[in-house]
Amino acid sequence: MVLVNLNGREDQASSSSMALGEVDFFSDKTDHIHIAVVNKEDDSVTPRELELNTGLQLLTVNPGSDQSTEEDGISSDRDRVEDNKLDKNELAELQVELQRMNSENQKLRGMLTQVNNNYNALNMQLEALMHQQQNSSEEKRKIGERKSQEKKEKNVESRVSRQFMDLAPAAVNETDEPSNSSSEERILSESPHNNMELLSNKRIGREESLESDSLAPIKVLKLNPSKLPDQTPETTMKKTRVSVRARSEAPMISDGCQWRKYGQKMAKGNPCPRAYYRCTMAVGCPVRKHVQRCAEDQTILITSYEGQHNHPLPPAAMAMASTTSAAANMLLSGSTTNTDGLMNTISPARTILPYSSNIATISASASFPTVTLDLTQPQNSLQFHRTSPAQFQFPYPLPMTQVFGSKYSGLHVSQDIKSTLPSQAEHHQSFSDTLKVTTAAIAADPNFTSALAAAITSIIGGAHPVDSDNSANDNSK
DNA sequence: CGCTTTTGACCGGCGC
DNA sequence: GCGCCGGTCAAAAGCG
Repeated sequence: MVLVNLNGREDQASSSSMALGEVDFFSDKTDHIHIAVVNKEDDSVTPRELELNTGLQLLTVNPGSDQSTEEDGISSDRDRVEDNKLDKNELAELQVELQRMNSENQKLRGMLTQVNNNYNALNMQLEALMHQQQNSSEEKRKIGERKSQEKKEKNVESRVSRQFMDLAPAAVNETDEPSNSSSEERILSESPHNNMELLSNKRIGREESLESDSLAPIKVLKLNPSKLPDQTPETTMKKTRVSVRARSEAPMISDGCQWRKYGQKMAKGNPCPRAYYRCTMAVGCPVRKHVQRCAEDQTILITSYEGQHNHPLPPAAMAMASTTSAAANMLLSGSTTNTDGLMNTISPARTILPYSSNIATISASASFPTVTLDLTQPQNSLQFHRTSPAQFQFPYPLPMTQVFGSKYSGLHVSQDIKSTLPSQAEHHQSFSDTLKVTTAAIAADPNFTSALAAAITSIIGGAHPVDSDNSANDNSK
């Protein structure tokens, strides 16, 4: 049902669904009146709406309409009492039904929002792929040029980082310059790719199985039946990661999910071990993450996410899931878009969103495209930078971040603080702050503005069923 | 006792 | 083909 309305407006879906409900309970004459009332409802049941329904009910009970008053006067007292009882009963029933339909309306709206998000994301992927095909030859040439540029830049970076390391003994251990940049890039690129799926999973519970690993790719394939076999969405999705860099003394940042450590390894070029975790909030959840401290600055914690949750997420987890999801979406769109397209879409951001807040790095290596959300930087300009095929920088705006963070992460922070030690609360606070900025930055990506804006709107709106559930969870906690 | 963490072994991908 | 490396597995140990 929801999929049918995928391209429609929320209002249409809401009114149509409600209209269907009305048909079951009212006669022909009252139907359109009820629909009109329902259209006004939108978000909540107001006393005025109840009054309207009461009148309608009376009409239903007494089809004679205008004559009903006269008939009441003529009828016996017993009939009048019975009528009143009936009215009250039906009124109560209607109120209950109205509430039920209202909640259903909200659920449907949330589902629709989620579906729209997915649809927009897939649409962008499709467009990107088509565009990529058209300009593949040109892109190859540009990639070659970029690689040469990157080499030059890496040489410069190596010199700079060596100087930095000389100045910062604490960050030692890694003395090899070239490996510095390359290793960091590798580390940064270890993150989650499910974000998009995380968002979808959560809200679209009804797409259910769609959210399992194989589904997203399947959907894309359906949309792109003629796509290249060697660059299938499945491949892209599996390889895409999102990593978050944040300053934290704690061994692991709290992202709202439950994790079980299943391995630890020493990564080359980093004195600190890398810990591997899998999500244990639900049996069989494929989401994994690994945590490692930055070799250059061990106060920086690099957390990488991979996979998609197959279960509902708590609010705190939702924040991270939304962030990483948006980042992954952005990466996917960027990775499937040729350089020109990417640049074109980015340019508007610079003009429309002149503010900058943080740094996000897109590391689109051949096999592991990743988005790195750098939450360690002060209020710098946000840089998006593609290490392999393309490289670009542009500022990102704060507004979206602030809007998103104001309500959402506020909730997240307070919740975490309640449930954690004071010292840990500090970390959560900083993490939440950085999360705000990151989310805002991601939202600024023109490629995903519409999809993410819808997601953020649904989150901030608080009318979403998932949000309601989350609120309940907050209280329970 | 059950769950989590630790840790060495194993496997697959990738580069030389 | 071989070795390196990242990632995962699974038995053992630890912990409440």
